[in-house]
Amino acid sequence: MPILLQNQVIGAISETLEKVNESGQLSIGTIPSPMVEPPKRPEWGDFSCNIAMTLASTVRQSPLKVAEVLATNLLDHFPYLFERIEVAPPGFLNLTLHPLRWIEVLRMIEEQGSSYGRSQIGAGTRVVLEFVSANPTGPLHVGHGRGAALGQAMASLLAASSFEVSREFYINDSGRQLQLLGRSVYARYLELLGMESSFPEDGYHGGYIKTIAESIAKIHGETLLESPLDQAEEKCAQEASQFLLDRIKEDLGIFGVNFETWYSEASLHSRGMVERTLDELRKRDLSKEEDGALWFRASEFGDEKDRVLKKQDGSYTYLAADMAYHRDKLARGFDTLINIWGADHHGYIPRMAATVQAFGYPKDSLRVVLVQMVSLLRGTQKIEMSKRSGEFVTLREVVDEVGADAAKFFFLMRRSDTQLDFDLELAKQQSSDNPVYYVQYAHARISSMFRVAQERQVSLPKIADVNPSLLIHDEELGLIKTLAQYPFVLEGSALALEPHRVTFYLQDLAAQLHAYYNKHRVLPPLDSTLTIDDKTQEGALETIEKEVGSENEPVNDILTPAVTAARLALLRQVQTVLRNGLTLLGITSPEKM
RNA sequence: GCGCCCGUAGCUCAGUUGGAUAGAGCAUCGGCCUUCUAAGCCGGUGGUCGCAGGUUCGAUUCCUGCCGGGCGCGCCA
Repeated sequence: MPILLQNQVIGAISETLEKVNESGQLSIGTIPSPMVEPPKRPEWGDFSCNIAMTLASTVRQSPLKVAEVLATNLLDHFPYLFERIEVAPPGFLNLTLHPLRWIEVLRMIEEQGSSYGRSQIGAGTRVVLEFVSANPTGPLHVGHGRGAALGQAMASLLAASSFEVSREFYINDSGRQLQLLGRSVYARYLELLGMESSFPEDGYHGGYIKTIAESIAKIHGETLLESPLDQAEEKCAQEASQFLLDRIKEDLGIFGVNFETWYSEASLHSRGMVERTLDELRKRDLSKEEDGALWFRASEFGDEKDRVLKKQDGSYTYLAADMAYHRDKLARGFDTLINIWGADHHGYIPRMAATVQAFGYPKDSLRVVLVQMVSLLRGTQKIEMSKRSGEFVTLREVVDEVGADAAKFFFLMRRSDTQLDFDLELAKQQSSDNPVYYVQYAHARISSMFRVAQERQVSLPKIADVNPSLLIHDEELGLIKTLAQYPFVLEGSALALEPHRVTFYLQDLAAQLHAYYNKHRVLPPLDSTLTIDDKTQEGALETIEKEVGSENEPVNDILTPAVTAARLALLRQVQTVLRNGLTLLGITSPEKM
């Protein structure tokens, strides 16, 4: 099992700490685990480490002195790893690897392919990820789309980090909203039959209600009129919500978002789980009767007040069902519950945090990710949406217009807790202004080069057949270092539940690829008398190192077949990482654009 | 009033959980296609990281208080 270069460096530092501790050069006591990161500036080396500064006070020596000791020991013990180590004030350790070591990164990517970037950090932790959970009272709108894209990406991210993830959609198929849906549909149904009807004040006004009423009229004719009002409305509610749920599933399917479990709120009631939940609370003395209602003592777990579970009229609150639902998630053996919610639900978090604690689980077994609103723009023109009037842009419409790839990328471009401006025109645009095309183009561009290579009978080499000393340009080492960071980006992204980091990473990698493409040729030009040179590799190297040429012109590299081979091999790994990242986000990697 | 989130270039936003001289994209100005996809590249302009304290070797990052913006504070879901 190969070890990531960065972890080799950390290992080397750890070992060195132990050695200098044993030898008495520094009396450290318990050895801390060092951190290493790629520094901002290239002159600070490949990795920088701040361990000397954090250690300074415990070993009672100046940070610079500590750094010096570590630097000399590291160089002594790991000469094959480090080319040089510099100590920079106030105590940074700036480590530079032997340039030839970087080929290991490429070898690892080639070996691991689509699993490059996976980590064990989740250690099999069982996670249930609940997202979208839209009421089946209308079609999905763009806001749901953001939640859907986010949840799907997060699920992939967690799965790639060895979490055991189950995606779940909670269906609010009982209660007042559903009743309202039934009444709205029934009212439209009556209208269709030319009868007097009173449309509910706060009912659903969207045009889809009429469509549903029409299909109900088609199936049932006038038979609903024979039933009592509440039964007829109930019937409408059932059929409408089933229809809408099917539509939601269809929309999500088209968008490439899937769930292991569709969890019905109504089933909680029918299975008596709400009642059992209240029993348990009673047993734990976490509920109370007051003012003719039953309350959950949420304030005992940090919520600002107690919450009603069962109303005066004997019906359950939404919270009661939700507590039963979360209790069931825990009972099913999940270690961590992750909920993706609209930001307007943030006031609900303390209640749910209290819930998991009430059932004896640690507070942090619940993690809530809040998603802020999406504003749709057409250029600079904002598209007004109003749920009240039923005029909102559906996810389906957006996907139809800009495509699933662009929609997902845009949804994942920002941190979820900041408001998102989604410009439909930009998402459709085929230029470098449009980040999704920019990244996909990098992938397609590499494919294109491979196609040309094949046409010219240039074969794609294995990393093992590549001379690492031919990949020594800044752009090449820069690309490799960026590739080396990918596993750490995934890891951080998974732990923080922030898929947008992957989006930014991909844009960065694509930018480096495009720059490299413009600066360095990979395949020899067709007119091969111009620059192909049959010098030895050493000779070629010297020429490359002395390269001249203005910044914006391609450098006249000496393109020996070996150089072409090395570059093709590098590009192959760049393409793998681009594809891995895009796949993780649920976005396709086109071979041709 | 209380609680949560946010405040970084003209605009939209990153900033690797406390690191060194704070970065992208857009916009704007100027360059680069007879050779691997110009859906691309190179360069210029642009900053009191909302303000004031505190914590320490070190703060855009953590703490406190203000200022400004968004949202939430139902026996609604």
